[in-house]
Amino acid sequence: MKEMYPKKGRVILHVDMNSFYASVEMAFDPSLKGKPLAIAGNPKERRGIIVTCSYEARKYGVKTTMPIWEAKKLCPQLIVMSPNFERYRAASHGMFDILHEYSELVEPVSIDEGYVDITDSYELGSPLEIAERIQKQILSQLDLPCSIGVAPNRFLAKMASDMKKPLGITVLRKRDVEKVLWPLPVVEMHGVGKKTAEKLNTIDVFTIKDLAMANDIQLKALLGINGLRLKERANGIDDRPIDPEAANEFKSVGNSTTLPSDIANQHQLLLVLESLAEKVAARMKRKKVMAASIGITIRYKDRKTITRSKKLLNPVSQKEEIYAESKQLFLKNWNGDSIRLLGVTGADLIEKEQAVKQLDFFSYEREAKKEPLLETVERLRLKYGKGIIDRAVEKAPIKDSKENITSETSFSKDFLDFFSDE
DNA sequence: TCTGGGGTCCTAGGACCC
DNA sequence: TCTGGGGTCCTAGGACCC
Repeated sequence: MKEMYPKKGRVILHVDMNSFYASVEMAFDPSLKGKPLAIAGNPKERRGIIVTCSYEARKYGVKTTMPIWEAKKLCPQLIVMSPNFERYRAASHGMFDILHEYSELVEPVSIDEGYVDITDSYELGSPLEIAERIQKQILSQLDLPCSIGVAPNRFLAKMASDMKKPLGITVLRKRDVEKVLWPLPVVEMHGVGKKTAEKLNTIDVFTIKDLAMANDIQLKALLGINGLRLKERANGIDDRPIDPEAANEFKSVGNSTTLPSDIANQHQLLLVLESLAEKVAARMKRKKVMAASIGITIRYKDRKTITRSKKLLNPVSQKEEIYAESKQLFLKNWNGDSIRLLGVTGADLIEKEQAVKQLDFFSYEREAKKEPLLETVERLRLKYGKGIIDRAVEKAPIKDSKENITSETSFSKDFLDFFSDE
């Protein structure tokens, strides 16, 4: 349902974890603290890039998306690790758990950031006090730093959380917009990237103030409906509600991979496609959805990228079906050139409506390993980190001591989902 | 020795229908 | 006797974000 009236007098927080993957690794292994650390996709293979890096690494000029070899050149002592997504998902869950203690209206945006509507949480303190408590709690319980923006809407909260890092809290009221936001280059705005900024420059819009005062007709001609929306934001206006359901309604599941070298051999390419289809099928299965359309991505060695997709008569979920559709699309559209990247995506997802019995996380883990309960707890602590598992144990229906955990002990579906992907 | 992998939303053109 | 106008669905690509 669309909001019929703009909400008034809201208080929105945007919580943004600081260099999240690197911080999680440091919380997990404190000997990494204070060192230049980078998390990179396939650090062993060529073409690996920096996904996140610690503030110590940033001092040397190391940045996100930089190729590893370049980062090493800037900072030879850089520690490069591969990502541990399970660990990050567990930490992320711990973080959102804490946010839920302050309001039911929590909307995750990604693994490391989310919005909280604390309009009705006034009995917990002033907005600034709540932000401070959240930041302290995330730091003390999870050993993770975050920055928080406090504002009357999403856009301003997002812009605010970006202003002080790490461990910052920034209040951005509507009356601050002229002084704080307007002088910034328009490309600094959330939602305005390089291309849009270049387009805006052609109509003499260079700062956020220029955008706020730009001509509606010109904006609409240049950027369509999005131009008018951006202008509203530049004026500090944003009525989008915080929607706790938004994150559950994912719309596609895809896997892609950059090949170790550019390949033009059909047999090899089909093997890659098959393994991608298998991964997509596995993830769809865990998320209990079927796909009513299948798409592929081909990136050639000159980086030219095409996508091809097809709507199906019947939704699919088996890896054989997904592979068969992908293969058809591939053979029909591949021009024979060397390929750098292949991807398979399932979209138009449909819920598989079998009410699946809620798995008990611990007994599931125990069954897999056939071990005594306390060993399971110890093992999970090592795997995910002590803080995360102890929080989970604390939240279990049977409380007080870990001796009381039984095979009946269960956790929320969300919690399980975080651990069950991949 | 160059640029990963996971997504979302929007637009534009063609097919098709009334 | 020469071509209206509105609407939806599908596909491909672009822009953006983390």
